[in-house]
Amino acid sequence: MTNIRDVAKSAGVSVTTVSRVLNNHPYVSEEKRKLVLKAIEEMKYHININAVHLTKGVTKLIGVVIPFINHPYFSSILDGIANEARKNDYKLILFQTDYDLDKEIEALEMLRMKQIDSLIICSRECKWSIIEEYETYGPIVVCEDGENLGVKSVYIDHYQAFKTGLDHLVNRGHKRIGYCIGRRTGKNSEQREAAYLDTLEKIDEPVHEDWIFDQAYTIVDGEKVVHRFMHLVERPTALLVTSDQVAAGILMQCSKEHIRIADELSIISFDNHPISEYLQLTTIDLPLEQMGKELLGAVLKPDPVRNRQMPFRLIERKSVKTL
Amino acid sequence: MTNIRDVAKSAGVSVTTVSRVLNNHPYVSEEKRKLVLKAIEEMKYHININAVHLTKGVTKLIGVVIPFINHPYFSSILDGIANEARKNDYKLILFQTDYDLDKEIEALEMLRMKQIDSLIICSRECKWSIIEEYETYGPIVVCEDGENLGVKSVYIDHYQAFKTGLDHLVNRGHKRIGYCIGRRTGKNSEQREAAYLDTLEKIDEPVHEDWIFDQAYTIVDGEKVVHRFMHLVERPTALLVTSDQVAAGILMQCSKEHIRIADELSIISFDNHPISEYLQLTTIDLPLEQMGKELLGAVLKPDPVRNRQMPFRLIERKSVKTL
DNA sequence: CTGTTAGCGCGTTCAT
DNA sequence: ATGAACGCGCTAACAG
Repeated sequence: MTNIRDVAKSAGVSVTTVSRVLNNHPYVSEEKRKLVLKAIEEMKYHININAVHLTKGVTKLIGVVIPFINHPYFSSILDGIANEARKNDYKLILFQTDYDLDKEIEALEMLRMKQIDSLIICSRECKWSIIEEYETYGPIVVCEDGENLGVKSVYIDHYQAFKTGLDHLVNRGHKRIGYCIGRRTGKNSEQREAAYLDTLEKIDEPVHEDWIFDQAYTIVDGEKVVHRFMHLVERPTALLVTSDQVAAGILMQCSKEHIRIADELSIISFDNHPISEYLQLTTIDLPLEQMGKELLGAVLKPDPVRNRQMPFRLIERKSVKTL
Repeated sequence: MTNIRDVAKSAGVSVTTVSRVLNNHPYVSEEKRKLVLKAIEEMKYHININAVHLTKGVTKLIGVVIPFINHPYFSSILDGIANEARKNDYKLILFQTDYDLDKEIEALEMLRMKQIDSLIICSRECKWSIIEEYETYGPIVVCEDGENLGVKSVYIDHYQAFKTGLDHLVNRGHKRIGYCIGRRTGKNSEQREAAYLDTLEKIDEPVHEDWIFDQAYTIVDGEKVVHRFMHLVERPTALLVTSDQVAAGILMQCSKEHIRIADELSIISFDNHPISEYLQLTTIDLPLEQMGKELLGAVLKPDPVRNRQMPFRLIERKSVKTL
């Protein structure tokens, strides 16, 4: 493999000069620059970026910890991150965790070993204290309320977002409300459950454990939800659904089962992806791509703002009936 | 930053010995090993992986060139790649191209600069000759028929897959057949178009340019397809749809417009994702995850097989009517 | 403007 | 079983 020294020799200059033209430094005479360029061309020289990484202690690589990539919620965030990364000339290295703690630690370790300059954690499994510890090795930003701990965060207040949906339903006269969610565990899920329980308490309604439908990730999962819904002795009049996709599945299955959306079952979904407009779903818009963009921004800039909350807003369409 | 030399000093051994325990080499006395481990612990030493990369000339990183990540076709492949990568202790670095040639070249350059050990190209834009040229820098495998050129490939024969769908339709008495596709350009699309044209010619049917619906990527795009379909003076009796998602969208919109699937419009989709079973779509199963797995395998093993074709199969369900 | 030289942190002969 | 010394390819003082 031909290296910078070979080029220098062949061009009759020093390695420094070669390095300078390689990095577009000033203070190189046009004459020598041409000489070097010619040598590079002739010898088919190409820089070894690992040596650069070692020398500079930086890789221009950012790690992204993400549970899945084939879920619209996360792939939207990832899209936002990826686009912004490209703009800033960073590349992404993926740590798909399936919510596995070990995979997350692995990513943290890569930060420590300087394979990546910084780390974006889209879904946290490990303790805050662990993250704080690793922060000495490079910037870390978590997509979850940092709660004014040391860790930087860019996040959506899922408690308030959920509450907004709940309140909308309550204001429309609904009292019998259930919800669909991916998993019951994890910070975001807990926040949503808290909002749910708080609201029920406020309107003095009992909790129906069987009105909480979990394992709802995809459009196909909507089918199961509707099946379970139909077998209920007591049915809710409204459902909060944490993804437009699942809501779409519910709509489709309801149509098959002749359950009239809004009339018999009101739906508020989340994300405001194109499909929700198509289906005229009342939904809560979550600025996912934007959040991805800001996650990357946060990891890059030595911004003093540690906890950045993203806005959300309810978009009224036609899936909620006023009782 | 504490390095291997510091540890060696502190443990009272040579750097070589430290390196040995780091890499689990034999020929280190248990006594010294303990000493080293203790020093590592105390000094909070951690290896700098970039130095390892430089020395070894290898990074355990594989690049993946992919146009989008939020499209089921590609995210399925990516999933397959990612799972297999994890098993083999490789990490992935993503090059999302949006079909942009420059981004693809960028990935190729990373191979040349040894930032990645090998490269998987899920969708090729650049010339075969360019890829062959870069192959000197590391293994490359393309997810497209390599046509016995120098480049390794793992792919689906989209001509035959499309033909299989077409023949099924023809055998069921259909003659007026159209199709939906993401884009008209690109190798895969050209193959499908060729299969389409060949079939029409065989059954002596004219080509209706307006029976070819492009820009169909997502479930929402199904709406536009149906709109265009409805405004047709002459309508096809069947549609081949290159993704289950788009087919799902078509089904939904047809339901709204009271167009009866199968009876008025037969559909064959591709991929066999869960939604196709849910909707009872006749579809052509494409082993996407498996292909991802084999793409990674191909890039790792010095396998002599250069062109590996993946199988596919038609799954009959209820979206095709026999005329 | 240009070159010399000392690292960056680690792996690896090759003696011992 | 162990260590000295060199090399990986490049950058960045520093000197000129």
